[in-house]
Amino acid sequence: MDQDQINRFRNFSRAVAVEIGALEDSFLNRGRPLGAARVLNAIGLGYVNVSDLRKFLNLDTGLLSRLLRGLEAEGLIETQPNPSDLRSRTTRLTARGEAEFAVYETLSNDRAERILTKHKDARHLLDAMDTVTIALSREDIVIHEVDYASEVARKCLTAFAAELSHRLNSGFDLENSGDPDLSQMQHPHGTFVVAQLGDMPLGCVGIKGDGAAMAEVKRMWIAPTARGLGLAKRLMTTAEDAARALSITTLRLDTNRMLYEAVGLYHSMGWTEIDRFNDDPYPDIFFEKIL
Amino acid sequence: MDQDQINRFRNFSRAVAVEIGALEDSFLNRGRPLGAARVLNAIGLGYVNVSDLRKFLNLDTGLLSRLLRGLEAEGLIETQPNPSDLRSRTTRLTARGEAEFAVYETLSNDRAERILTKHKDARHLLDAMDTVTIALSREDIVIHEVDYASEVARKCLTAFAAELSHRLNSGFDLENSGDPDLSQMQHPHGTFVVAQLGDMPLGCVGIKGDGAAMAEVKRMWIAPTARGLGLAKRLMTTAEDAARALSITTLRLDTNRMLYEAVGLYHSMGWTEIDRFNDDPYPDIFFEKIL
DNA sequence: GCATTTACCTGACTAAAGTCCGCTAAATGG
DNA sequence: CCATTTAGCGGACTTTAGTCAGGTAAATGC
Repeated sequence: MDQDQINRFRNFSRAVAVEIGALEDSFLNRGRPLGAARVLNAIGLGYVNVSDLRKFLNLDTGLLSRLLRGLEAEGLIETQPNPSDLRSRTTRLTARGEAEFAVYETLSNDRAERILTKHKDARHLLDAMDTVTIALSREDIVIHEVDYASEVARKCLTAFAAELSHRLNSGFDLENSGDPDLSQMQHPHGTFVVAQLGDMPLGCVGIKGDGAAMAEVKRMWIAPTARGLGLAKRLMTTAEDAARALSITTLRLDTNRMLYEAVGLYHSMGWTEIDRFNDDPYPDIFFEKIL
Repeated sequence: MDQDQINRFRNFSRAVAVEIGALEDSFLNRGRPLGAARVLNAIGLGYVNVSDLRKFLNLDTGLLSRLLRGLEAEGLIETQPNPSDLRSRTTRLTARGEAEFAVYETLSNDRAERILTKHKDARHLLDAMDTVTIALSREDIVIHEVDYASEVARKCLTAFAAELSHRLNSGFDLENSGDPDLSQMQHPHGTFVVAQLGDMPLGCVGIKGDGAAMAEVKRMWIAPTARGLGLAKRLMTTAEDAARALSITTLRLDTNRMLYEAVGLYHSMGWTEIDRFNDDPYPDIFFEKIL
């Protein structure tokens, strides 16, 4: 592989390591060792069970136990047995603990803000950060069927509409584009599949059916920050599998040649180009696939 | 500031911290504590003076001294007094040290490659990484006059030509666009200013003069990964100052409306739009500024 | 119902990292 | 030329992080 590319990666790592080191130094200025600060922050972030903390922070039982005792002695946390399993314990921040956690949060937030506000337009930088985050966390990406009306589905659809509008140089409006009846993208007639990393929406695709053997693929979208990872293929595969499970035997879809990545994908996944089958204004190319 | 943006930044930091932690674990598998490994790597990277090492690694004199003795005992480095100042010392990797350094390099490179090769097209990811690197290292960006024929100048001009070609949807060719005589972009008649981070070219601008009071601004360019940082303004200011020092009293330039960021900048920096003053095919808007 | 597992704690220990102080020898600056 | 500064070394020390073994009490599984 190109050494120049590797060097760019490593310069990146170095720059971020410096930034992370600076944040940790600011944490140390609170007078508490990093280990204890990390535990406090993890509790503040919602890892309240001792076992969750251990897993999240990757700590030895003995070490974590001692760190917890230390935070207790400082009056920052309280622990109590878990009522549903008296062997395990849960932790809770005290008022003082909340306050101290808030200080660490402020340090982290200020650090982030310091960088972001130096940019005239932080969106470009944040997109770059998302791209990196997604690439480094690709193993944590989940692809699954969700309700069409769920929070993550709505986020996907909003982002999809915004991008179409931009790419097609027109005020594209999802609502005007034969917006499918919600019930047709839900079991038992259809489905809606999303890819997400945590609560970040990375992509989606819907299958719109009416009980017939033929159904339609709608709302295929991949976040620009998540491209190149093969997510579109995984989404489509999941959607096709779901369609088979719903006794659908033929899928078809319409799209626009401007979305050239999508067009390429359909060709590579065994779809065949067919004649126009609707009179929507936006699509200009049509595909079909026998499952 | 928008908490959602800050969260994106912090998710990014977390993802990278995990990756850095994994790399450090792989370093530890070499059986040497991280402190010693870091010193060895710093020496391999070219920090040969003990004082440079101390500054780069931010270490106490005693601690560094002991780490150096440890590496010496392992036969990985040799140290000798600096001939020009016998108080200070320089280090050198032995053959064994070079070999061990190479192993760490391989670990780092493999780690980078593992991520990059998972991308169908790593360029998008690398651009994102560059964007982040530049944003985090903005204080290290230097803006200065260089020789038009220098390595960094050539890199800038190549990137500039590639981008123009892409933005103007045409096979733009620098050589065909009234390429200025090199001597006219050098002292005493003109100059060439670049912005760079290490050896990464971030932007450039040239002043092309012939000894007259009027000179021309050419080759204004900012790397897409370096936008939003106000570099264009700093470049132009540096170039204008240099022009004044060369007894130039009027600057003019041509550009293309497609390069809307540049057009906006000229308007904001006191340039006034003037009539076409040449018949080059690419420019379609012309400016002038009295210094 | 009793052996086994699980969750957590405690104490003893080690290794790594970092701090502080005093020292030497060379360079520097009136 | 002599007091002062600078660069680095080494010893004594503390803190932090991490490991390991043994123990207790609750839950689990046949």
